[in-house]
Amino acid sequence: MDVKDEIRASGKRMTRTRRAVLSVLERSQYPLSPAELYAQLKKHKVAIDLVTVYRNLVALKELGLVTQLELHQEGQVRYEMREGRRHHHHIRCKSCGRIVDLLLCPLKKLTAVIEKETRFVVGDHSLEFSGWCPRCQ
Amino acid sequence: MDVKDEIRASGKRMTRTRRAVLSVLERSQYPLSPAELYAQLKKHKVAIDLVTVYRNLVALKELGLVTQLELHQEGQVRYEMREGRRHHHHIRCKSCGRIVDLLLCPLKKLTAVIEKETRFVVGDHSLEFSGWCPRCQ
DNA sequence: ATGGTAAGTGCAATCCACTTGCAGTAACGG
DNA sequence: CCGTTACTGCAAGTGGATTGCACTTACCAT
Repeated sequence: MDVKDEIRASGKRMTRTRRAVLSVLERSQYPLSPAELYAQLKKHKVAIDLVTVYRNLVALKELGLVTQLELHQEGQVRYEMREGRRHHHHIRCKSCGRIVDLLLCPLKKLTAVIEKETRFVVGDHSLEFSGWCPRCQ
Repeated sequence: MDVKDEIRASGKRMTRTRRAVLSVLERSQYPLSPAELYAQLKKHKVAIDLVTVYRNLVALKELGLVTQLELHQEGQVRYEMREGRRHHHHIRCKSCGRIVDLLLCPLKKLTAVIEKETRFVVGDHSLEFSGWCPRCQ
C-alpha cells in the first residue's frame, strides 16, 4: 500500500498541494517547520497558501505519515516523515540551529521504573539534547 | 545569602510584586505557567499586571532562582523554584494535565556516547514523559 | 465520461502566548 | 531624604498557529 492508497483509505484525498508537501518532506535531511516547508514550496514554484501547509501537516500527522516535534527554545513546531524510520531523538546546535538525528533511545527500560515510581501509565516520551555542533565549537 | 541579598547583589531590587511572585512559586507543588501564576496572585488579592509576572519570571530565571520548562503540547512555558532541588524531569498526564516530578535522570552516561557519535559538545538536555495518571487511568 | 458530494483550498480574520514602548512609580544606596 | 535607575502598568505589537466561509477539486457511483 503506497502513500496515496494510505491517504485514500482514510477518506482523505491526494491533492496537488498534499503531494507537494510530502515531496518536500521526503527530500529534507532534517525536520522542517511549517514556515520552512512553505519557503521550500515557494522556491519550487508551488502555488500554495501557508494555511494549507498547516492543514496538510495536521492531516498527515493524523494519518501517522509524519511525526511532529517541538524542540526547545524554538517557538515553532517541526515535522519529519515517519516512513519506516525507527524511533529516534534529536540534538540541536545552540549556535546555528542545526538539527541532527540521534539513533539511540535508552528509555525502554526506564519506562518500567517510572511506571512503578509514579503509578502513571507511560505513553510517550520526548528527549532532546542541545549543544554546539562541530562547526560552531 | 538569602534570596533578597541575591537579588540585590545582581543590581536588581526586591519589590512588592517580585516578593509575591516568589512566594507563589515557593508554595506550588508543580511548575506554574505565567497565566496560572497570575491567577494565583489574583486569588491572593495581589494587584499585579500579567506583563509584570512575565518580566519577573525572566528576571528570576536570569538570576538562576527559577527554572523554565517547556512541556510538549502545552503551548506555554512553566517555571519552578530552583532552590537547592536537584536536576530532575517531569511526567504529565495526557488527560488531566497533572505534572509530577521524576527524581531520576539516566542521561549522564549517555552524554559521552552522543558527543562521540555526533561530535557535538552537549550542553543541555530535556526529557519528558507523558501518559495517564492514577486518577485518569 | 460525468455529476454529486464532501474533502480540500485560499483569503481574511482571529486567537493566544508572549514581547515591547513609554511614561509614571518606587526601591534603596549615598 | 534625595537622586538614580530598576520596576510597573497600560496599550499596542509580534509571530506562530487556528478558524470561518465561500469557492474548488478529487474521486467514486452511476
